[in-house]
Amino acid sequence: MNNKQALPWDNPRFKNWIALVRAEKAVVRELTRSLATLDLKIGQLDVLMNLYRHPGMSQHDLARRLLVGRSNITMLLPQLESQGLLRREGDARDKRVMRLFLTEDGETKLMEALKLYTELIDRVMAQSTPAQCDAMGEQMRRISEMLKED
Amino acid sequence: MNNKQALPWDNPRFKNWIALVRAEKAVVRELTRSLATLDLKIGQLDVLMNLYRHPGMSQHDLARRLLVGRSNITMLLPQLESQGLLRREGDARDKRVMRLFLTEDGETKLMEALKLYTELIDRVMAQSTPAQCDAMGEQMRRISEMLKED
DNA sequence: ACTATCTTGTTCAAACTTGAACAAATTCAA
DNA sequence: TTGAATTTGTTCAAGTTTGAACAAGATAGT
Repeated sequence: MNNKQALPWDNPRFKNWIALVRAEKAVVRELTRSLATLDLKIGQLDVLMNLYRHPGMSQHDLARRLLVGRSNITMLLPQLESQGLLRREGDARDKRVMRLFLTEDGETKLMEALKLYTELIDRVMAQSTPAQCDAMGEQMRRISEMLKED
Repeated sequence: MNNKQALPWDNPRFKNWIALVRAEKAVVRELTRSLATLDLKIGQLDVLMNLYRHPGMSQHDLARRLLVGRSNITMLLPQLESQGLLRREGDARDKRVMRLFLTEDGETKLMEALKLYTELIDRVMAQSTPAQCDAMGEQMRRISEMLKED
């Protein structure tokens, strides 16, 4: 019975990937709850994190990095701007592009959020040895590299 | 300069987790495109997959397994039902619960979708040795176990 | 049996995401 | 320089996701 040839669940690659998806979802859930204490959504945190590392990014570049549409960014920014977490400056050379920067408050909020985030990840990743963790990270970077589109 | 003590990005666990999130997002993106040829969304595929493995599941249990709200399931089912991919039967003992089953068409559609899914995952996981892949899967299962709530 | 408490699924409004269509600015070729 | 093509950000409508409030049904204690 159940004579389907080679069900995907018998495929280790598939099975392991499903495990990854479920774990990621669980962590996102947990993080969402945690960030709620700061009145911050994950999408907003993604923006803050990227602006911290790449000040002056354009909305277009930000959208590409976050793998979301440009309109998503357009809708996301006013929230953060009105909270005083970031500011937008028109580019002098190219009047189409808006350069994005964290404010002091934005940086402060980011640090608070990162504290919660790293606490969660440290807890979650304590389940693996540093070597396993690094190996996993390497696999993930190879995947991203492979699917990169331009 | 940049004298912030211990930025999260210097933390291997954090850095590797971020890599995972980005890779997962990229794969989801790719899968979404792929499934569009079958006129199927990922959320719908999740439902079909779970019903295949657990026929007769209630909506409540399905929601818990998928880590979404019950209302999400309520909104999701009519689409699949009107496409004839699943059927709902009221439970005889408990008139509140609806038991969910795949139809023949639902199973067919599922198999088509799984073919695309496994092709993608095989491609993506070919970047790692079987041992690495298994080790990653084990880490993920430990994480899910750890965050399981009840 | 009777009430209080839980559980299951639905409804509804708010928030979020997406892609197509658009306007303004830039680039490039002739 | 002119005009076509491209790029950037916005707008809008449609589709999704969420949680709170709700109704019907089940459960347990008395």
